[in-house]
Amino acid sequence: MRIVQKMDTTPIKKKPGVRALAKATGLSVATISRVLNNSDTVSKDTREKVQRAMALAGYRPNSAARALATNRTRVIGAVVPTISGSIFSRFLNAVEGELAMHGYALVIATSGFDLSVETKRAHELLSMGAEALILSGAQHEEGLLDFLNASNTPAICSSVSATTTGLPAIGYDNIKTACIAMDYLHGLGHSKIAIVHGPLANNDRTRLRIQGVKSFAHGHKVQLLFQETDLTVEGGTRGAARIFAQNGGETAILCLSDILALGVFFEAGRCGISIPKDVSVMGFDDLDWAAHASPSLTTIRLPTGTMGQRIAKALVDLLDNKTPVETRALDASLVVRDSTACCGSSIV
Amino acid sequence: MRIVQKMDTTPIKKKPGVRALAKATGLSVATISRVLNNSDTVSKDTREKVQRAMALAGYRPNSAARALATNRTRVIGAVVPTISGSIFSRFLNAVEGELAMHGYALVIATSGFDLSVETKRAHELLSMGAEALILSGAQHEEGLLDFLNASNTPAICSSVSATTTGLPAIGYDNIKTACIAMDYLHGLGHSKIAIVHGPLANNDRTRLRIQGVKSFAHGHKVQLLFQETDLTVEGGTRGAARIFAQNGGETAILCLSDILALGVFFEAGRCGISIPKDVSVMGFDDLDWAAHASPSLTTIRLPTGTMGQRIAKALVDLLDNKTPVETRALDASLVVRDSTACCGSSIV
DNA sequence: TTGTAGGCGTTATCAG
DNA sequence: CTGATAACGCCTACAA
Repeated sequence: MRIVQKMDTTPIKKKPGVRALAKATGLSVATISRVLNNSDTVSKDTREKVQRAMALAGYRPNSAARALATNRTRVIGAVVPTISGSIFSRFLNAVEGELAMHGYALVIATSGFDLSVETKRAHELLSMGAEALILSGAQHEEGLLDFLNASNTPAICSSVSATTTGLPAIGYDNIKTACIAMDYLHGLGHSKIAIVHGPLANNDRTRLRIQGVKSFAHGHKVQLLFQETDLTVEGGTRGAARIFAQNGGETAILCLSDILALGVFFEAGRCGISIPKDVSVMGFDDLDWAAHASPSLTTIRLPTGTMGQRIAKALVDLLDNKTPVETRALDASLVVRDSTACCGSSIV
Repeated sequence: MRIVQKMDTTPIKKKPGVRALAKATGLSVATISRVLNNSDTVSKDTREKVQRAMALAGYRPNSAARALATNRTRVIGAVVPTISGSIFSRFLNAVEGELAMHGYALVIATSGFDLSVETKRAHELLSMGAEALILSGAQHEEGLLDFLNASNTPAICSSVSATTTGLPAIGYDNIKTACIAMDYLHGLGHSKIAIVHGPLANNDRTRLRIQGVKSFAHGHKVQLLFQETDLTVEGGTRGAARIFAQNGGETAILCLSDILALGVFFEAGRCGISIPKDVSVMGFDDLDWAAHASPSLTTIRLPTGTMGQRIAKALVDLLDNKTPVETRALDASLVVRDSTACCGSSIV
């Protein structure tokens, strides 16, 4: 295979700019610029003439020049831990769609759950011209926060419903949500519950959920067993394997991410453990497959898509209309399906 | 909740530019620009003095101005069908990482498997200043191809190993790969095979794989049953449900995407069908969970990450060094695991 | 409704 | 090694 792409074919005539169009139409650059920006002070005739000329010349406005002149780039940056987890990609998908709808572009950078990398990538995005930032969670490096504040750069924290940093957040209440999950399981009669979760380091969402779990357990004499593991399917299998091996009498497993629950499902299958007969399993996220798993997965539905839209819209409103961003908590809801059952129901 | 983010706090002093730095250091803008671009014709003393001044003033170069002056944006655009499928996000993750390493930014747009949307989004990316494009597959609208060609815009097709459009491709050979899968299944003794696959419309990768499947079957008297469905886990469950219901005697199911195989796994679980005892199941992609499923999934490992890196690198080389892009086929390999078994092995 | 002219922040081409 | 100055392509008062 060696089909090469040639760089310089026929020396195509230089790209036309506003001046060229002005010359071509006998009008001034100002007028060209006006039709470009849909100014209403242009006669229909003139507008059409210009548009014809633009089409004919294959004119494309130069975004850099425009950005320089207007001091606006219409670019928004997002730093996420990873893009390969379906939860973040679902979020970014929503953000991108909403931004595109308003003529903004999204540029993405990944931090790999490392806050210092997050800071670095955030600066890169800003250097690139991003006018605002979307960050994950409420926990960020002091230096970054100071910089954002000092440079007056808009930023929104996702996936959390509050921050202590002064930055606004649009997300959901991780603590409350974890309590809802625990309350449901507790209501089913489970009093020994295993918690499978991802790394606590640099992930305040996970920490908040655990905080919720603990505070609920504390008030309802529920015994807890924590299994920290990688935030992957494999991590889920490992967490489950340890739980099954220890055989500590847990009757339910609460996974703080659906992806972990998938691992638990697989491991249970391998161990001949039946869900929910032998053990109830619950997730967090409501990924696409959750409803179609076998058994279907009881989980907490996080408003990932809505959150993406809201964040994008909030930023657009801020940038376009100076509408201040308000911190908002979106609703997360319990979705009861077949992977959970009453404790001891198999005794029947 | 109503913490608002204020837009105008203390009227921060105007951002310094090269001229301000020139004034501050008593040097000329040219010199400032030189240290900015690591020109080697600057004395160590001067360089350090400038760098001190930059740090002190909190100077940040304006990317739009630079882009305007250099006629380079260092932005690359990618149009993918969707970002929420793990396969595309894994790809983009790799692209983004490699581009970032070379000082390029990635801006993403989604087409939802609609070619006319792809064209539209591609134009948007270019209007935004993207210097090159990454497209999915070899099939694209005539108009877009003409435009890319006429405007001499670099572009690379991903996920395929050849094109008929003149655009270079960096990917894998879908036909050959499908043959490898079929050959493996056939070698296991399977002669009635069901194929579960996503929509054929606007997806040449799927069509190529099917072409490979058919050509193999043709030469080895293998009976085929095709089930087209959505490219989701749910789609996989529906395809499997139909296959199980028809009970046409297929002993193996080849899923043209792992995501579909997951659906098949779930549906099999629901129907009390054992894998691989009752039916062998095979996937395509080797997603993260494939190795840890129960049973672990035999599949074709696509070089998604490598492909992303290679594409990014090729574009960087083209843009930075005018190195032509060469069409390349990356290796995809068969990964044998536990979801497949010899036909009739259960008779033992 | 349309035109003129200056400026946006950098780079790059000359001289010195 | 450093400095002046003209682009880069577009926007936007201010005029007409």
